[in-house]
Amino acid sequence: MPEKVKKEQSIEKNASTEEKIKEAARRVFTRKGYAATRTRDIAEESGYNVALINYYFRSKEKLFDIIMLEHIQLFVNSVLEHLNDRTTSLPQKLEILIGHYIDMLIKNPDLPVFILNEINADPAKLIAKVGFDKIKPENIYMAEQWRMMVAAGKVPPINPIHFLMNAVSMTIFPFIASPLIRNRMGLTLDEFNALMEERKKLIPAWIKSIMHNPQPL
Amino acid sequence: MPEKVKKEQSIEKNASTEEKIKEAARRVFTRKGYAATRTRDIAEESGYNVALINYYFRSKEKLFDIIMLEHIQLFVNSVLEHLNDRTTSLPQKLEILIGHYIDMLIKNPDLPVFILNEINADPAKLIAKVGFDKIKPENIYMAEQWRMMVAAGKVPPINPIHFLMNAVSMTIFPFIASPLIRNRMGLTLDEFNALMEERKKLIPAWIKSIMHNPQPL
DNA sequence: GTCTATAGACTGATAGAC
DNA sequence: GTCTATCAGTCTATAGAC
Repeated sequence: MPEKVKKEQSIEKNASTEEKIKEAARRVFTRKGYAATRTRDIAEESGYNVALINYYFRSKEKLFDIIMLEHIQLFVNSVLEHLNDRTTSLPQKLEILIGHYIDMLIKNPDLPVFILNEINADPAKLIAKVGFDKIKPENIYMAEQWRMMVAAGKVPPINPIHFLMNAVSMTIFPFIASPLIRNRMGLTLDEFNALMEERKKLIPAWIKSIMHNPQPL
Repeated sequence: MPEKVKKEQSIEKNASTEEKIKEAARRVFTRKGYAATRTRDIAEESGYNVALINYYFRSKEKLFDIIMLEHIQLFVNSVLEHLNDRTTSLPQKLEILIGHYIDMLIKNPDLPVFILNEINADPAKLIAKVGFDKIKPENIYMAEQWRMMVAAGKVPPINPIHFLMNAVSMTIFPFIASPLIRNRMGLTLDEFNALMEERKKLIPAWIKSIMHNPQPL
């Protein structure tokens, strides 16, 4: 139980309230975005009131920064270790990463819109603040593996950025467009999630198809 | 020149001011989102002042609705005719649609974030209001062509929604993640756009690969 | 049509009682 | 720690002069 005693005279009994407010804030922020969220919304959602929010977090912005940081680190951290794992092959990495991401997105479907949204509002601020700057193409073992496959002639000599974009796009975008897709295709949330489960195996297989049977351009 | 005379005693001289405010609003709304945009921002950006905005558009929300409607119709309308074109094959449709979309996205890179964002804020409202409800899978000739290819055994019997998602994902997502991609990969806007130009040919080719050489699952 | 000035409502944050 | 009450600032929208 780390970081329990934060406040001066707190004899640790607070952790619960503080956490409840944070979770309420997480829900409201991801649903409505920073600007459209009022501190009163968070208070209502948490069951407490505005004064408590400022008591624990000083300001709406500071609370948001904390949520944002945790969210994005959830997104980034677990990925880095997989990208640099020297015991897995490149196709294995794909399958592990994509499976891991889809699991996480099924649990937190609002996350991508939230992150992309706030990144778009102020790119430099968030990228630096949040750990995306740890992902440098040069330092990542997966990129090295890719270069080796190109050198061995096992993969077409197309800019590897394209394959990266494809994997990420096919994994994340359906969740971003989920409200639209579900509405147009008449899918329930469960049906949609079942399709996403299918994609855990399908996307890596598709990427293999692309890599091994490039169509003439 | 349709819809020129709107106001009562206007002897048409306004069209210019009204249009300038609308364009200023378009820029600010797409950059900051609805909630974070203040009428003062639009006034400043347009070179006029707040009173004029309400003189022409009655309220911030009404102005936003107009912009939104035009944006999304830009997104939807031109696509419908291609989807229902009976003179083009399915692969041809893919190439035309993807090329068309990438052109449009290079010109309006902020559009997808803006639309997805506001759709997410209130899905039902926008979908109905804006013409997405015209896209019904049953009525679209492209879907019929797909079914014929499945029946002829030319395409694997995977839920066609997956292929639709893939095409849309690979086309649109890179623009959504553009700030992140450019920052991480160290790409200028021109370099990024050049990659997107490449994808006009690549994405249809990749989809063909997937369709004709499905990997064992 | 375009401006300045201001009304009226809402928002984030704090003071102070318990 | 938690609440109610309230302040100061900001926002949208309008009134009224030109």
